[in-house]
Formats: sequence, structure tokens, C-alpha cells
Amino acid sequence: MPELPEVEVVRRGLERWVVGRTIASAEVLHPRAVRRNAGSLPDRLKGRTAASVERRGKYLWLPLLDSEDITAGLDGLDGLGREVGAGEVAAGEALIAHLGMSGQLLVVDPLTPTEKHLRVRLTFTDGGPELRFVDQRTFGHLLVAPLAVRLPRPVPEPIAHIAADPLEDVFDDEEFATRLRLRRTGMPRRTEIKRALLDQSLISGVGNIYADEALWRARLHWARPTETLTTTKIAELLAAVREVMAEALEQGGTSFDSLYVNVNGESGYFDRSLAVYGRRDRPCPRCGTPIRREPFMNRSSYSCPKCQPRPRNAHP
DNA sequence: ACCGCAACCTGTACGC
DNA sequence: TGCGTACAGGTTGCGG
Repeated sequence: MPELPEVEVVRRGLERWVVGRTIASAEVLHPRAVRRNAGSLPDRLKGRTAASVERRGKYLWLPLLDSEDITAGLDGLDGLGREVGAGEVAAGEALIAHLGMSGQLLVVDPLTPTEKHLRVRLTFTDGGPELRFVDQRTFGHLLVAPLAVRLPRPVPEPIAHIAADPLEDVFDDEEFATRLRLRRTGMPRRTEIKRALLDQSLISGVGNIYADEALWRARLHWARPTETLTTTKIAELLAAVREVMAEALEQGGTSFDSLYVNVNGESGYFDRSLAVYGRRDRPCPRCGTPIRREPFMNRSSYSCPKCQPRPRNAHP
């Protein structure tokens, strides 16, 4: 699914409906959905309170407060204050969620009939709406893990390898431009621009839809070698990524079907504004040329043959 | 160290 | 109607 705009829509829903509530129970209906916690998830959630809802790229997490933290009036982020190692302070734990290809987090009345693909159900001590994790393909999962304070932003340990996303203040445009062309070792990076956009350790939150849409806006073919991009072109591409994501967010995200919905089960409507994705043989909104579809990484890439000519130095 | 690909799942659409 | 194939918004782990 869900790419950054769709996940942000879910984050906002959770912020409104879940923050400040204390978990009464967690029921796991499919072990694969909690595979990284192997049986311990319910015990680690019971009695804890969601302090906030954070997002980086396509990951969501809810920092968890213990009841002692609340009675002590601490903010839950650095309440324990234990030294763990150089540059890190223990900050308790967080409930992490990744929606994979088909995951949904739904806030529903407890009497709502069980969804066919319900994987985890969280109930709250106030007896109010439940939080349900529904996931047809079970590529998504929930996980409770330590939250380490790392400057400039606290992030759960299991997602320490995920780069900042382009809508975060801490995203470093210059570092991104450098890393697009150079490996950490200083050797030139040999890859194509779309592969790089989808690499969540370089820039997070971009998936197949928004990669294609941003490349179309920046007039770049997906197979363009990153080492041939100018600093100016990279800046244009980043601007296009931010622009298309901001527009999608305004419209509640992209939904081709009921698989991609907010916490209340409602679809976004940015699909009507897509220029190329899923639009093979339909006219390019800029020049009228029929959009082409090409196989790419066991998926598809959509582009305009005229606005986005295949680079001559790309592999055929 | 890096890169590209198969694997992990379920459901739908389509051609024969 | 049934069957086989292709494809779907993502991440991981492994081989080269």
C-alpha cells in the first residue's frame, strides 16, 4: 500500500482516536502478524498507554507509557533516563506498525463484526472503540521494541536503518544528493534513479506510485543512472517528490479500491490526479503521448515516452 | 560493501 | 464454469 501519504493519513487518525488511551488487551489472530515478537506482544502491551503517534517513511510507532510514568507525570520519552550507551538513552518501548502491501489499522466499535483478515485486535480500558489490524496478505506486522533516543530524533531500534523521509525536518537534501552518486565508501554508486528512490535506507516513504509520479514531474526516465544526475536535477526531483506527496495527502491519499483506507475505512481520492501510474496507453497530461508500461523489479514502471526518454547509456 | 532478485501471502482480472 | 497466468501500493534475506 500504503506509501508515505497513505500512512500519514492513518497516523492522523490514530493520533485523534488512540493517543492517551490505555490498552486493556491484545488478541493475536494470526501469528505471522506479530512474527518479530513471537508470542510476547499481548503481555508487552497490556496496561500501557499510547503517548503519541510517530511516523518515518512508511513506518508508524506509538511510544508507550507505563502506569508509573503517568502517575509521576513524566512525558514518557526520557522518563527512565537510563544510560544505555554512547549517545543513547533508554526511552521505554514503542508499538511499531508496518502496513506492508495490504495492512489496515481500523478504529471500530467493539460490536463491529470481525473482518475476514483480522490479524490483531487491541481493546482499551475505557471500553471505547477497538484498534484492529487487518491485513489480507500478511506482509505487514506489529512489533513492540525499544525506543532509543538518537539525536536529532528518537527512533525505534528495529527501524534504525530507515532513512529520514523527505517531509521530515531532519531530512538532509545535500546528503541525499551525495549518497545518490557515492557509496559510503566513497566509490561511485552504480544504480538507476528509481531503484534509489525505492531504497528506504536512502530516502524513506517513496513507493512505486509516487516514484513514478515524481519521475514524471521531473521528466526523468526510471533507468537513468544516478551518477549522471546533476545537483540541479536532483533538487528538482526532490521538489517533485515533496510536491506530489503533499498533494496526495491533501486528498486523503491514493486508493484504487477499499484496501487502502483511513482508520474509519474511508478511501482517499488522489488516484484521480495520477499522471502516469496505472495509466498505460492513456494520454500524458503534459504532451498527449500514450503512457507506456515497462516491467521493473517484478512490478511495473509507467512513464511518458516523450517527456521521459530512455537514457542512451541505460541497460536495455 | 553493494546490488539485484526471489520469497513471503491472498485476491482479482483476464485469456482460453 | 474452470483453470492457468499475470499482477497488486513492500520488505527481507540471500547469492553473486
